[in-house]
Amino acid sequence: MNDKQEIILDRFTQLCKAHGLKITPQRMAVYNALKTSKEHPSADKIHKQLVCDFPSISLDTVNRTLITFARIQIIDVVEGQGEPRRFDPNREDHHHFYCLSCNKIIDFHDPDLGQIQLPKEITCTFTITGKRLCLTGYCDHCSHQAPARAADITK
Amino acid sequence: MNDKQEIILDRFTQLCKAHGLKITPQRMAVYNALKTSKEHPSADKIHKQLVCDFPSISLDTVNRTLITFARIQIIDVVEGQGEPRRFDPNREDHHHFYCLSCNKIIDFHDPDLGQIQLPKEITCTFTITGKRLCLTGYCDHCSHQAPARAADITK
DNA sequence: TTGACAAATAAGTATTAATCCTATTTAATA
DNA sequence: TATTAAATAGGATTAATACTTATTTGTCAA
Repeated sequence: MNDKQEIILDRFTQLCKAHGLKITPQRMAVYNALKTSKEHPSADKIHKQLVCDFPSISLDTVNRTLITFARIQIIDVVEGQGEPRRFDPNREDHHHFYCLSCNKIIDFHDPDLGQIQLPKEITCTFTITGKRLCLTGYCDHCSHQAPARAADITK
Repeated sequence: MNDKQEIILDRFTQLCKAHGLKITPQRMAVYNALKTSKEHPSADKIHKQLVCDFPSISLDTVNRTLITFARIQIIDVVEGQGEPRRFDPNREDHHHFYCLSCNKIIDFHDPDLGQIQLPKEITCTFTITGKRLCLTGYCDHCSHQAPARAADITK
């Protein structure tokens, strides 16, 4: 384990204690798997990945754990289009591009977008906890394959 | 039926023909139910609503029809957090606020947000078909009820 | 107007995601 | 090391979505 990972796990331990959560091997494994992921995996995907090293871990535990992590706000749930729920390890301010063909989600950053002023009738009426620009379309790979095809949301 | 509805249905007919879709009573009913909805209903909700006047209509047909409409881009699928897929009758440029407690989705408009400049590395690489600001938080009603509670994504 | 044909539907079935239930195990604390 | 509440595994359940097939129905051309 390198220094960076150690710091991440230290922080994880702190956060769990702060929220009265026990540090279990399952939770460590789920947290580590998501945090080192470069994607936006579903509970099932994380489970499939973990089962090799941790044969007894159940899907329910993985799913429950991810939801718990989202509740204490150390990870996020990704906005989707009705497909299985997916999770985001990255809690920094960022935005999402969704490929409607291959379902990939690509993060992007933009300093200008952080400065967006919201309408007063929104900020005064509601409590805002998250703000994200969501783009849909076709990634470079898929727009070459099917330039004129409309979104097939079932794929 | 008033003039406005007639115009809407005329346009619906045109769009179906343009995409080689047959005009069926079921499609008319689904389209009308969604377009007159002030919410962002799921397939199940639309089906429950229609079944009173149209007892034989099946949930599968409602769901399939809504997905077809989204494919030809006369309605939209709403970005959600892993709950059942929901649909949006409103294809005008607008943005969404999600209440994490009561699950309500509230539309809002903002002329400034339409002017958002996207980073070049995004617009050059991908084909963008949709752009939306997604806010999460607690609506006026729910933030009064539970001001300090973190998101419970299972509710 | 009618007949032919492709498309759409209903209803039942299958699949998948998500959650619940309960006996057992385990981390935390004294 | 013993106690206790929390967490887990694994099976069962529920709910959403998609598939399959026989039947019905719009559409279009004759």
